Amino acid sequence: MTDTDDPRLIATRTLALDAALKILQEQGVLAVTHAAISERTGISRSTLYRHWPKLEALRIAAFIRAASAPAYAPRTNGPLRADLSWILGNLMTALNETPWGQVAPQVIAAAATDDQARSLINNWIKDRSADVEAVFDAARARGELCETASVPQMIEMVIAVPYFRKLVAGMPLDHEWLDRHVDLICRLATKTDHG
Amino acid sequence: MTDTDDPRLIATRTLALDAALKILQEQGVLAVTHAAISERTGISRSTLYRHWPKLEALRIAAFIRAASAPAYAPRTNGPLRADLSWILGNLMTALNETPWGQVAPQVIAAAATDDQARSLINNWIKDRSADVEAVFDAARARGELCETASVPQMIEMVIAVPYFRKLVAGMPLDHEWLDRHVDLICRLATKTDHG
DNA sequence: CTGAAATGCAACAATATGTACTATAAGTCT
DNA sequence: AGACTTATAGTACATATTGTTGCATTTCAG
Repeated sequence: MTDTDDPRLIATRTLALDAALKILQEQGVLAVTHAAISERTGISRSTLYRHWPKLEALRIAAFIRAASAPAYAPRTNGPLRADLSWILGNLMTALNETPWGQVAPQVIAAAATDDQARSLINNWIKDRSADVEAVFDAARARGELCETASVPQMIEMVIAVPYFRKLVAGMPLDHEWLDRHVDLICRLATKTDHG
Repeated sequence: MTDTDDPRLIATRTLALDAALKILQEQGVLAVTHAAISERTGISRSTLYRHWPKLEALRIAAFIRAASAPAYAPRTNGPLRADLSWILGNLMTALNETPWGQVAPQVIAAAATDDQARSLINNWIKDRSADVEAVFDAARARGELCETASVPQMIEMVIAVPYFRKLVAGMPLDHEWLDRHVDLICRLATKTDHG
């Protein structure tokens, strides 16, 4: 039920969205236009309009392209500290070094008025949350978790803090920060530790 | 050194920015234009251009208008739990019920390419952080804080979680959430509590 | 090889953004 | 109150952005 797989279509869309992604990172969403992509790629403006008849559609396509990060499997072998370090390291890398780190704030802003943008964000959060939940579930199964710890609350904290620090406050996410954050979560979640 | 205080200037600017703020909340930053405000207020387009010669300037002015929240003094009489409830209640109200809650994501997105937007965000964070810091400092002076607790880390957590929950995830900030969040922070920060 | 489909190009239309000029209304100052 | 100054409304105009259309050319699939 997919459309044709004419190589011309594929080539055009790939080239165009690659360029759109670069523009998105370098100059922001407002700079993503048919004309700008045409100039950068050599694809004619009318062809781009045939693929994405409206500017909104083009920008959403660029957002989707930016959101397609490589999936990584969470490790859950334990102990909790190691699993958390691994998953937070991946999150850190995603925010620091993939297009999503630059683009997410723009998608979030767009989400206020655009359903597709909203669902991109929701999916991103759902995926990250599921990974972190797997880590905590495994820790609970191993008996590492203290009973009073609320897993949804932990998940929120694991994800919200790096997000805020990097994308809102514009502060660095480095290994020193990561270690401190993992320490904090472990202190909250495990039974053995209490300073 | 202020310009004139001609009541016409004041009236125009007030009317225009009030309208801009409403448009910003209802339709997003892209809908904030001289034409839209003119239509809504009856102020002529040329007058609006005299006040804000560029579209960017108009939108930043709308952002600033949205960011001007009433200041509230943090209470620091203790105990920590009560002070945190108070300050987080205020933050919750700000995010739930003032324009800033709708507008902040757009300012954050704009901050990537606009210095004035960036500094609005930085000031917002600085002000909130200072309030929360005052609370923790007072708690430490009263001897309520455990020694291992890092105040900057606490501050980050106090602010980042509600921000993320409301503005990114689009989930509600209610009293039930507030109580759980305050519990968590207290568990981390104080010496007496451990499961 | 041939028909179907995608592309490139150019012209055009509509809207958004910004400027210039003039007449009128409203404020200020004595 | 009267004279001077300043802000506003209205119009026309200039330019860039956004989107459409028709046609010749190129590329693909059978």
